[in-house]
Amino acid sequence: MTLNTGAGLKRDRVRDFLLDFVADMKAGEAIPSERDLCKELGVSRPTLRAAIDDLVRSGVLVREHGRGTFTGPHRVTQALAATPSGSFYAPPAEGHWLSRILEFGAAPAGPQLARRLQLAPAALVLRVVRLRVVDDEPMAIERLHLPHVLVDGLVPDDMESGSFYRVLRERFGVDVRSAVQTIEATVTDETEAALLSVPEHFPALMVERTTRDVNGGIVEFTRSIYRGDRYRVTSELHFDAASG
Amino acid sequence: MTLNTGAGLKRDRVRDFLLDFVADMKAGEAIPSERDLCKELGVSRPTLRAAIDDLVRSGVLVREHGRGTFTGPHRVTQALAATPSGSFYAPPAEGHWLSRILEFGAAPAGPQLARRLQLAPAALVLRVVRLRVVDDEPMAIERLHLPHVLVDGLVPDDMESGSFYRVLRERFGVDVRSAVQTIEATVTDETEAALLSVPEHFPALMVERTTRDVNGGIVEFTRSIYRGDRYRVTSELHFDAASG
DNA sequence: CGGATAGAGTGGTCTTAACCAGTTGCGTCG
DNA sequence: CGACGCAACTGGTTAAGACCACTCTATCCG
Repeated sequence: MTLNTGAGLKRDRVRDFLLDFVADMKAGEAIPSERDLCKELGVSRPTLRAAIDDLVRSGVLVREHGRGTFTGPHRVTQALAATPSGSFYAPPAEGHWLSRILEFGAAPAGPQLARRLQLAPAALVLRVVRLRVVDDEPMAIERLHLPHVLVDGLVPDDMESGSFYRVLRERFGVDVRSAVQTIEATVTDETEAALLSVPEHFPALMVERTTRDVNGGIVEFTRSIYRGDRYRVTSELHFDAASG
Repeated sequence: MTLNTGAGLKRDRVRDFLLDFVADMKAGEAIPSERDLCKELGVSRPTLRAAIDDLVRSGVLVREHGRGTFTGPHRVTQALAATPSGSFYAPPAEGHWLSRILEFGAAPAGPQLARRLQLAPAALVLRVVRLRVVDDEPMAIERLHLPHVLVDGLVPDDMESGSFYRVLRERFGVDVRSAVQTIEATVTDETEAALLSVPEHFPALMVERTTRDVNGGIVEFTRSIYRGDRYRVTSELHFDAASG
């Protein structure tokens, strides 16, 4: 029971180890105490705690003062706050994420998409449908639409791994700045259910996101379906003194 | 230039100090180096960094490795639709809102609620269940739980109209500051369906919210069910230049 | 037998002290 | 005069340990 000796931050290696460790545990089960884990893994407690902090923030683990640390309900949590590092698609709950590209191609926008992207209806739009998979389990279907002029030369490989936003910035000079996102409840239709390996009419979240670059131009319009049993959105609200 | 000697976690006092310090700075201005601030404030660097971490997470500060730490680009980092006027339940559509109180009474917290509210299990908790109605159409079921000591004297009328948060502030001196909210997809159960006038297994959003006052004390834990066809959550995300 | 209590174990916070890794600017050498 | 490179910053990571606060349990006393 030791850490991979691979590269990367020790704290990340600890976190990955814990993810593996937790993978085949039931929800709500206790993990070893922090002090035990330190000895076992040969790391200091601050390092271990930093790793656990990540997993608590992402909902994988739940701490209870004086009792122990437990596996969370089996859910992936997406923080709405823009993460300082990594793309904000990237759910903080780690595990091995990848994308299966189901569709990739350009076509005229048509009336609805044209309005969403603020383009002419005849303008070309790149449409990408991808299945997001964690540890071989389908989690979400994303349907992305981008003005084709912005991303001429983009290939499916660019979306398979890594941060799509970084590709946008480094290869296409598109600097994503802000997004407006709406979330609503829905249930899966037949094709969605099949792709996500759940029954039809299964609870799901539909997330629509419109993303803008630094100049306020629309970069993408995305409509996604997330499995309701595996996904959860967390946000932190702050009120100023005057708010009711 | 010292910390308030008040109670509370040192890291929180440092964070509050920094908030004051940053308040009248221009965007993008540098704050003193971490080591200088440690000396100045008489705290260790991990503690200082923990405080800065909070402010970076909320967008107030931006770190740049090797250069320094700077005030964030956008002064207001409103996480989610916490509307400037009115409570952040903020009805999506206009119309005439009111609440039908279904349940109103105090009882011991019990183990789960005690943990959520950080109370003793025997402590009294005010439980309020209300149906939110717009134009005679049921929209949501809210189940609120508040520490009874905070709101002794609250009557159902207080929750029928107007902003509950204003009542809390003006009548009970409870100053709501922040909330953490999670949203997930679900479907209505039998009783929920009946109350909301929708079929059973109808798409719905379950929203759990933990609200804290200015001192970090927990004010309420609320679990609500929103009709999926009538409700939608909108949030606005902002990215700094370095985000992937 | 029941309740109070002490102890052991848990996570929570904070300190001191290194060293690593980028960035910048100034001094020196070509 | 210009370019290189070192030194002195900056933040980033990790360590080891102390002490606090909370929870649970087992023991002791009424």
